[in-house]
Amino acid sequence: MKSRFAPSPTGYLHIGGARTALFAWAWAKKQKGSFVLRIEDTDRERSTQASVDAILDGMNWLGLDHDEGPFYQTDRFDRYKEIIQQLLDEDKAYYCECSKERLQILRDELTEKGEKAKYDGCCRDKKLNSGVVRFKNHLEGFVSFDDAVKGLITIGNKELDDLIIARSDGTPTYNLTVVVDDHDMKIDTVIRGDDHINNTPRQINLYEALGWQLPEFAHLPMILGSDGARLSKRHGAVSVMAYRDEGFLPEALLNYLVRLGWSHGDQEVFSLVEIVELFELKNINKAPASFNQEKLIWLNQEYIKKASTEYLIQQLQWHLDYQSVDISNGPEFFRVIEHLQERSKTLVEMTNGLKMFYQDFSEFDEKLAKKQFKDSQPIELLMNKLSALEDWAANNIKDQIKQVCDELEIGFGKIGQPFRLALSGNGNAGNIDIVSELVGKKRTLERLQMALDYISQSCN
RNA sequence: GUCGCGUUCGUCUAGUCCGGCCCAGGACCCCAGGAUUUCAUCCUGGUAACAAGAGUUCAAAUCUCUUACGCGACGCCA
Repeated sequence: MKSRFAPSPTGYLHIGGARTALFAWAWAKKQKGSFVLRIEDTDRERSTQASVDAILDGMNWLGLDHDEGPFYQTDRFDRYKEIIQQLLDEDKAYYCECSKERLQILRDELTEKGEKAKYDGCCRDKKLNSGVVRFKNHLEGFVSFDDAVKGLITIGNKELDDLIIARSDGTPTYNLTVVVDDHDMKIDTVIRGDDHINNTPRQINLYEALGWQLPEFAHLPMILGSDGARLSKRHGAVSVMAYRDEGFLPEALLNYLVRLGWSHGDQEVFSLVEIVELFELKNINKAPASFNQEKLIWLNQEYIKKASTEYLIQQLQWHLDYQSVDISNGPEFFRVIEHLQERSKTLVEMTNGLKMFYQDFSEFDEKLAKKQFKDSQPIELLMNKLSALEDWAANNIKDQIKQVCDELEIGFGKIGQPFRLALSGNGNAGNIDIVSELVGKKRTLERLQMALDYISQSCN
């Protein structure tokens, strides 16, 4: 068994493409088959090396490894030429010299008449020998195929026209190259977006004209944006790598994507191993699905909570580099990660949360500071006690805070909140005693002093 | 416009093949309580859907038909 992912390199790997790749990958892995990566770059105008690299990067980040390829269609032009010539020789294709202008006028006329815009077969029997090459489609009859997700689909040949299989410069077009490649590469399961359903009957006719055996088709419904329109840039990030940048774990994205259009009962969380084990084409939904970032965030958080600190540290590296955070001057990194793990939805959030342990800051959040930094007495007392503390450990720090509460007869909030703000600068911190321990004695005292300075300044 | 595909809570979905166990279950979000040293986490509870109509049947989310709406395709793009 063999499946493939065949993107055209005209941009980055987007969410929809990634899901198609994931499904094709999962199905191949489940069958212990082979997963082929093929770059469909026959459009020389729009294909770029940068896009090829971006797609490879995306696949790599997601961990969707291919067993064969990547193959490039531009490397196979001789083979396509051979097939085109064969079709020409067998009178199954013909040259057409109709100008683009004539074609456009034809389309406009037909559309105006309320008919389907299709080529009228003008050059069909002219026996020309230059121009584009068109495939001779059947004029009558129907094409039927049993789609693995959509079921039986039937389209009349009357709806199809004589499609162009070679441009006037001799280069082959999509419908020809997919058929030749899928056949030559022995792809037996074609998994792709359902925007290709309309192409399928044409391709089937091509398969038959060449006397080749048909693969099984599985057409995946589209992914829509929150407004029900096809997912596009205006819905926010659509590039897979943008999700890495925003702090998502690849397995969380994969898990989210696999549940978009596929399900296994009520199960929501799937490890990669489970995806491969449980995946079934027949459980794919026929209806399109809307992308919902909230649920992705939830899943991401679940994965962060369950991840090992080693893994998080590894995944965090990119974000540390990106934000130029130096973790050499501060507490042991894994302890900070453990502390942040329970309270971070994304790696970006985590990166922001860990800065307070390694970087000094010069200003407090203004709103919070106004609210929390009013009374200097508790802070001064705490500072005195803490500076005398020799064993800088969370438990001991906690005791000192308690003593401050007892001595001044105040509640925990009166000192806890200002302390939290002093330590973090923005109020975002977990258990105050642990945070303080991790921040370290020197920095803790410096920050408390900063808080006192703030109070004395705002009093004047 | 023509053809194709689709339609269960706001969103992702279970159930649809083989009609009764579904006055429709789970998850995200949201809301209300509880626990907690902010946040986060955790626990308990709640709101909320079978697109509409007709038919078949003792019985329909499930079968049939019609309508509506949405999406896709209609390139010398893939």
